[in-house]
Amino acid sequence: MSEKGHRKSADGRQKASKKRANTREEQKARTRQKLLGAALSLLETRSFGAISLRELTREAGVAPAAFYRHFDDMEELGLALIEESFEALRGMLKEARTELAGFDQVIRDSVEILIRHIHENRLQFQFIARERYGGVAALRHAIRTEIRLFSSELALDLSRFPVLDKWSSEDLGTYAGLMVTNMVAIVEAVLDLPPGDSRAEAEIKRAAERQLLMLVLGSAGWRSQT
Amino acid sequence: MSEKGHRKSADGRQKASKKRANTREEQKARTRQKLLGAALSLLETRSFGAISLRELTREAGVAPAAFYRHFDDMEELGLALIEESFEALRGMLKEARTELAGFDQVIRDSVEILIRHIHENRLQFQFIARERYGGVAALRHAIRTEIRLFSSELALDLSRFPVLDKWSSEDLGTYAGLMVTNMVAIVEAVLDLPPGDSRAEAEIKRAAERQLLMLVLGSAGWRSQT
DNA sequence: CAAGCGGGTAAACGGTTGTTCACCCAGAGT
DNA sequence: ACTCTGGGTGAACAACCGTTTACCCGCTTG
Repeated sequence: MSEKGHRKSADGRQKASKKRANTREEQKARTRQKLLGAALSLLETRSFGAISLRELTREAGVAPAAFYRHFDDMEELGLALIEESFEALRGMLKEARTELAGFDQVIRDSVEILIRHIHENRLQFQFIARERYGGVAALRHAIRTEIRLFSSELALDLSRFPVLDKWSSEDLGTYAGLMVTNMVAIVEAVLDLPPGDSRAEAEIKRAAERQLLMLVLGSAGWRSQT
Repeated sequence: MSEKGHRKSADGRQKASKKRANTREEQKARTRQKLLGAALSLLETRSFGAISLRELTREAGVAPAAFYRHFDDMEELGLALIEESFEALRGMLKEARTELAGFDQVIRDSVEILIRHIHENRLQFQFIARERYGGVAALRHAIRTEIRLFSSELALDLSRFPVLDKWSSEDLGTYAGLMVTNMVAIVEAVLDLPPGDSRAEAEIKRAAERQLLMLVLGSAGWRSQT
């Protein structure tokens, strides 16, 4: 309907009924996204290894055979999902990169940002948490290397703080590992909550801040005692 | 085991071919254990939600229908497995309950004991780690409450240490939570290793000791600043 | 404007799944 | 010695699985 073809004059946008912009690759990208989205929403209740291909395509509203136009394999889709999810996570790290304020302010802000991002990307976080030690080996490994990357980025950030800037890089790595471990634990605690319960969430937030503060205070007492 | 009932003459043991002691309930317990064992070994590669009942009975060497003589449901078997696994874990906590030595000695011993127990009960630990945030809700919840229990037991133990004995119980709880979180992280790191790699394991051990030490030093700087 | 390529479909395949059924037979109870 | 009981079996069920096939049709390209 409406215009189409090679126009020359201004514009050219033809936003038909529901699915606009029917160039070939756009259409393909759209159903690919439908598949990934369907996977994410199924992962809310099952783990990845327990999802069947047919169930997935049913949820996505496509024929089972269509799947093979996009992925060879469920595993391949899983890897794509990991990539996509960590993309969102990187956005968070960028925002959290902070100017050097006081310790407790930094902690408060970090926890705030973390929790907000969890809510905005709940399904992705849940997927990663669930598959981190889940049954599909390839996904486990992919996630592990992503987290390692994350951790070393954090170590770099930490090195700009006073006190910490004099630590050995091994100590910094150990410390960053601690922080990440406990951040992950916070994520998991938030995900466990029924999504509406802001009462319990405030409690987790408080506990998280206290825990991170304990960690920071620990750093003050640490003098590289090899 | 061995003797039973009101004996009269010496002995009476008839240990036929492979499966001895054929009282009714012993036999039942034995195949029940076969089912649980089969589940554990399948869980090495899949997550619980991805295991099929038939696959399980095949592994156990029983007919599919036999399953229903023991459990209504796969979920029920999963819960039994959790109970059994945490039983083993409690044994560890008992052993780890320590006399008050120096901090670093306590840490070294604890890590030692933890790692040994992981090796002795690898499958159980793996199962719990995998299902802690896995897809089956009932198992997740059961594991969570067990870990909470574990954590509060630890808090009680901690309260006997100097310095810590003056902390508020909330602070102790927070601290115990930290310890448990990081212990769990250690478990997961060890489980990730290829089982033979003692080189990498020593490294993890070292990192674990350093991390726990950081935590302890943090406690020194903590003065309940509500 | 014709040709054709590619993302989509429905149908069919053999294999596996969970669950039920009638049946068997060794240990328990009298 | 008798029957009863209950853990175990194999066969059968419909439902679902992953994958392949032949086909359709609209965007893309010449």
